[in-house]
Amino acid sequence: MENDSVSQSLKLFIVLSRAYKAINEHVNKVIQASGLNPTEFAVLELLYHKGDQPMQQIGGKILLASGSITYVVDKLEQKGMLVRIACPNDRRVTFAQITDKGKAFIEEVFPEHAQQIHSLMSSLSDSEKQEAIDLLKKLGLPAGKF
Amino acid sequence: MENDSVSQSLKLFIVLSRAYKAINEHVNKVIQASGLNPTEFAVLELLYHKGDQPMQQIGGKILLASGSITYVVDKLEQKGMLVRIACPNDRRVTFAQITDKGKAFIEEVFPEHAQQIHSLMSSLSDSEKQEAIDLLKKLGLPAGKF
DNA sequence: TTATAATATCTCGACTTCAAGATTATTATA
DNA sequence: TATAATAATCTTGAAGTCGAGATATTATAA
Repeated sequence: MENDSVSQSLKLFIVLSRAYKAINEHVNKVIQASGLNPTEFAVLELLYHKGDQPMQQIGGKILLASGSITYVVDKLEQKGMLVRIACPNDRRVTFAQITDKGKAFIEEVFPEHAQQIHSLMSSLSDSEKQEAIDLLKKLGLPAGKF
Repeated sequence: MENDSVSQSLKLFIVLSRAYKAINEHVNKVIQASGLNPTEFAVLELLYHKGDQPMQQIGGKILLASGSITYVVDKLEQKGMLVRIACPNDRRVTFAQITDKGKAFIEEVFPEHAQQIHSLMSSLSDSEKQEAIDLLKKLGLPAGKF
């Protein structure tokens, strides 16, 4: 029946929200204990793993409004974790580039971060994780394009 | 290998975050178009579906600090969606109670809300949704208890 | 070429949230 | 009973986020 199908979708929405929030809450605590807030950490990790990024792109990847990017990048710059680099080709564009201090920070904190996530996920077996990954990809990819 | 297992957990964390954020972004837009913000909507829906609640309990269920509850309940009271009721047995406690206007609001907006979630989830079949529900429960319940 | 549109970043003001502490009420203990 | 501990709500100040608009640059079209 159509009605049951809708309430099943609602139920999935609820368990998805709960699982995300429960895990994220713990993850954020560890991040904040390191001295950065979750957004700052996300930006710095992006620069570490993907290299220099125009401010614009940071917003797209971390899902942050343009006004907020300026703010977060300011903070990280004040902390010496990144520097702004003017783009030589297009003077509208500014790149954010991680510093040595920023790299050292990520290299110190990231393994613990990864390990914590791993233990928060230990209630699923490897094959269950793979199933969950496949299902969530199938769920999230189309939703991102609406 | 242990290392692959950790990176699989990281991958699950990423797809979980993406799926949640992608869906939530759309859901929040519809809610905000109705004139409430997501937190206000969550509180009002709680009162509609679960009856009168002490302020304290609202915080526990919606995951909100006590200072924020006061603020949100103020807003909803100003909008005529709920009223504060003093508890006759324990004068420390204040109940929040949804008004007729609040009920009418939820009855108008909720079906559209549910339908939107349903269509955001249409990339999964009913049986895949059930698998996802089971896996996310197994993942989220223990994480909530850490 | 010049005018117009699109793009990137930043500024500013408003809103929401939290954390810490204050206030008031209740319960437990001496 | 008096005192202390606990509990629920509210107040305040700080931080983070967004949206709208400002500014500067680049791309496009007449």
